[in-house]
Amino acid sequence: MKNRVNVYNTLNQQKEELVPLQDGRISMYVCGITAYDHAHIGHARAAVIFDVIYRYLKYRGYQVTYVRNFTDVDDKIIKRSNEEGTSSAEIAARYITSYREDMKALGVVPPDHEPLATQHISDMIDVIQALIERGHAYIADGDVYFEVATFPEYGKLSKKNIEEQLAGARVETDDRKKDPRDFALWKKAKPQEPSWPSPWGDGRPGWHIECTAMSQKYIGETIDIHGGGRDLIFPHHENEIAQAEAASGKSFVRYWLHNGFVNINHEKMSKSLGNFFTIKEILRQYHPEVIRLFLLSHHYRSPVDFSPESMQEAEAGLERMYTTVSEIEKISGTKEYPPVEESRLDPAGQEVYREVEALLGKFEAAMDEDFNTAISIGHIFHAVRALNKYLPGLTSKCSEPVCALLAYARTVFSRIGDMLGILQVSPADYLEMVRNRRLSELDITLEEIERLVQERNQARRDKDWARSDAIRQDLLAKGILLEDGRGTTVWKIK
RNA sequence: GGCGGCAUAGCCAAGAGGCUAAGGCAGAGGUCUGCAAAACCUUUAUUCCCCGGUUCGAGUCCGGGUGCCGCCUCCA
Repeated sequence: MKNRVNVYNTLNQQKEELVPLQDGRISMYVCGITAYDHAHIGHARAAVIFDVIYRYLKYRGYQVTYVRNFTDVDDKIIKRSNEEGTSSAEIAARYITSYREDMKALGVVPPDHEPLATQHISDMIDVIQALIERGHAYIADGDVYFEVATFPEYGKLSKKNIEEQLAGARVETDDRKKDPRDFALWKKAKPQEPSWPSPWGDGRPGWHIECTAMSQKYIGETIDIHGGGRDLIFPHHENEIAQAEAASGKSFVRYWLHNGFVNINHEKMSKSLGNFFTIKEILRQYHPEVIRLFLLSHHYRSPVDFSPESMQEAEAGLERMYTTVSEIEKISGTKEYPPVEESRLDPAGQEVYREVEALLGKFEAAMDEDFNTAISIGHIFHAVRALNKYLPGLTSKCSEPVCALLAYARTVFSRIGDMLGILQVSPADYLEMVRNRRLSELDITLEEIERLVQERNQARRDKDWARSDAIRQDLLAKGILLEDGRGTTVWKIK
């Protein structure tokens, strides 16, 4: 294999070489959603980031097993089901469906396994049983708690010492717990709540145990990559480590990866602040690839600010890429060509060839450094510029070596696009889609535009510049921008 | 209060000891154009929040300060 892949590991707070447990195979477990409401742009960020990591690792030749769970039993789901007078299973099913719709729309490829907590109750019971047997958990009136004091390494991920752990848990009132830090593995059934039989009586699992049980089932006792949002570091992932390592006696996760938040005005999105955007809302306004490009234009660990301005920036960037690919296709079509023969190209062509040839390597180098998609996108723009410089000098029908070069450029763009999940549709379709969407917001029809453009072209042939400019002004006032070029006039929505 | 993170051009954003500090948007000048637009070319941070220190050499490491954010309760 080529260069090594380095990842930032939250556990050691530094970048490390990614060395999987088994050569050539990587296991990934990413915490999914709690299905009690529609997913928001923050969920989209986590999904898209790990989607790209998944795609990239596969591209690098690893055999990847990717698991992303659904939490379908939980306080919030129960609360919602009681409010609506329906079952928590129905609430969960509804929002799992919603999430899957969103993921499909965003082009997030399905993980290899998407387990549901409620379908793994017996696996969780087994883990809890093992923890009790090993003296790491205790039963208290139908509840089962993990005894944090029996796991001295508790706090190693979130870097909390024992005083802080206690300070944080201070608000805890209910106490069948031996120690305020102890957390529930199993919760005794209450009326109006879903429950399952267990050796300790009817009840339901605590939140953290599902990831431990399901990751063990689908991956094994040690996972290579465990991911999720920063907010899961404590307590969720800290507790997962405690449960899993106490139960198995083995190291649970080799590399912990955590993505940053999506902010609104530099503040974390939250329902209480009302600064909350669902994926569905945003999809009504922007093409899914615009959302992906926006998210991937920032390093995954940094916070990103969601704003109309930054979305428009992403939209402009994507359009720039598609426009270039479109121009390439106008000249070379979409056929395959034999490999580029550099010696048959003129110096300008050779320069473009070297640029395109370097692109994939630079892309990989960026991705190898903790999946730096932001820098990889910078490299794409670099190549776009090289192509934009080269293309206008070509005639509309390319010679064979030039066609081969353009086809090669298409291949490289599409390969990179496949990893980032952008440039997945034909450029003509994309540009038309954008145009139609914007057109529907304007007070003018396609026919009207075409008619005025024809009329103006006649005026231009007659050198009636006054008339020509008047029509252009007129259309501009209605939001239509005309561009004369290549013997034809094209129009765009401003 | 404790812990963690961030601070780079008008804006967004890479950069984890050493070639001229990526890239995008916006701005300025130019090429092209009947004039425009688009595209392209040139240009826009002698300097990376401030003060010290380590080093032959520091946005990059260390100490202190300032500001912003997050976690400590459910959270991607």
